[in-house]
Amino acid sequence: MNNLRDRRRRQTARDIQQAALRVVLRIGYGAATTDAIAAEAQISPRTFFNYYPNKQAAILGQPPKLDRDAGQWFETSDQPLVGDILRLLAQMLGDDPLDRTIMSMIKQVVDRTPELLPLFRMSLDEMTQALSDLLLARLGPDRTWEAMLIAELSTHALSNAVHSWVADDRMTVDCVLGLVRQQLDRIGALLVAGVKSTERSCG
Amino acid sequence: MNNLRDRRRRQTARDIQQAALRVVLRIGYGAATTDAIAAEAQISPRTFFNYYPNKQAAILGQPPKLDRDAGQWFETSDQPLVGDILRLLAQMLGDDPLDRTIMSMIKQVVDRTPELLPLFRMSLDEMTQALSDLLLARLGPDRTWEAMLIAELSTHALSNAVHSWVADDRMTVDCVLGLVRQQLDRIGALLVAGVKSTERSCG
DNA sequence: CACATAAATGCATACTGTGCAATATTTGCT
DNA sequence: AGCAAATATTGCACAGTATGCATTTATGTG
Repeated sequence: MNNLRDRRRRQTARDIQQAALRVVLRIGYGAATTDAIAAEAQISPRTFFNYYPNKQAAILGQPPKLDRDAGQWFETSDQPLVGDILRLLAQMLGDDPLDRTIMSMIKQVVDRTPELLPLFRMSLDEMTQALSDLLLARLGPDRTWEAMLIAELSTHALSNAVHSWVADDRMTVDCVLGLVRQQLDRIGALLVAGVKSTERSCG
Repeated sequence: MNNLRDRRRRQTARDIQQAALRVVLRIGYGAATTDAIAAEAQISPRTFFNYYPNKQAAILGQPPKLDRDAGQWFETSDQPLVGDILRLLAQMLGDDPLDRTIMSMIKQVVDRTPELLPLFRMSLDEMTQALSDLLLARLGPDRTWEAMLIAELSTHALSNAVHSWVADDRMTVDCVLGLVRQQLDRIGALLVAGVKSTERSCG
């Protein structure tokens, strides 16, 4: 079976990530060389690059993945959109629960090293893309931009909510999703305030 | 006056950017070394890094800047939010008009090199941050997340609209803003569809 | 013109990331 | 257990990225 090897591989990936986080928190991102991280993880410098393409990837590890196939129901649902998005996110977080310790360390690193913030944002991109694809299938091809924007919005709202979750031990996953809903609802309210209708002039 | 020197400096920065875009479009992003770009721009390899901190920055040049000070009116306006955001963006595009040729080349590069797409996204971040600050001042400190999300949404919608503008010579800046409004309005409509009210459970 | 300032350059150097080949380890199978 | 195939780890060489520092060159000012 591949299973055993795969488990070891994932464990090593996690080990390297934690080593990277430890070293970076100890001496700072700039000073943390890949060699130092490899030493901390007790692997050869070369092996480091067998697991992660670069230092940043090692810090982030692999972000949770939204399974496109497991979201077939989403495309044809006639329930309210926001509720369905929340169900998708719940599904994803259930499949691949976040590790509060790791997330907390990542947050510390990003806080100390603001130039890494965009990187952290980027790590959401795979999820954003998957969600965007599902939304596109649901909304239709003439709503490509809207699908992308709502996907962005949803993943960023999730990111915000996860930030709160990291900072508060008592918070449950349900609360995270509640926060996401709250944000999306408020955004909707802000956007429609005072709007009559959209007239298109060109394009 | 510094003014003359400054103009030369900005011109050199533009020259280097165009050289970078030419080289990258000719031989691809991966194969385009900083040395080759410096040669194309007829400067020494070392000088390249006096102008841009890295290759990516040279390709993007400096993205348009949203002047926080010029947006004081925004914070206290009682007009509809979306309309005010559009006025801000119009102001910004008026101050610092985009170059269609450059944008078109950037688009070609990003199309050929998908791994650069996040980079392009990042280049919007400064604008997003400025807009987010203005929104925060307007919405109040208890709407921090909403301010960030609406800022994201607006700049991404702008990015989408600019994509269309690049592809269509006849499109004017007004049309770009019209597209932004259209997207924001539609997002609002999608988000509020079927929503009764937000009940908060925790946090 | 001569001086002060800023820009451009050359050189040395640390670090990143990749390809390749050699070695070691694990796995499936008998 | 023992063998062969697959997979993982490692060392080495090397191209490229980026920075610091000292030096040279160009430019604007009086």
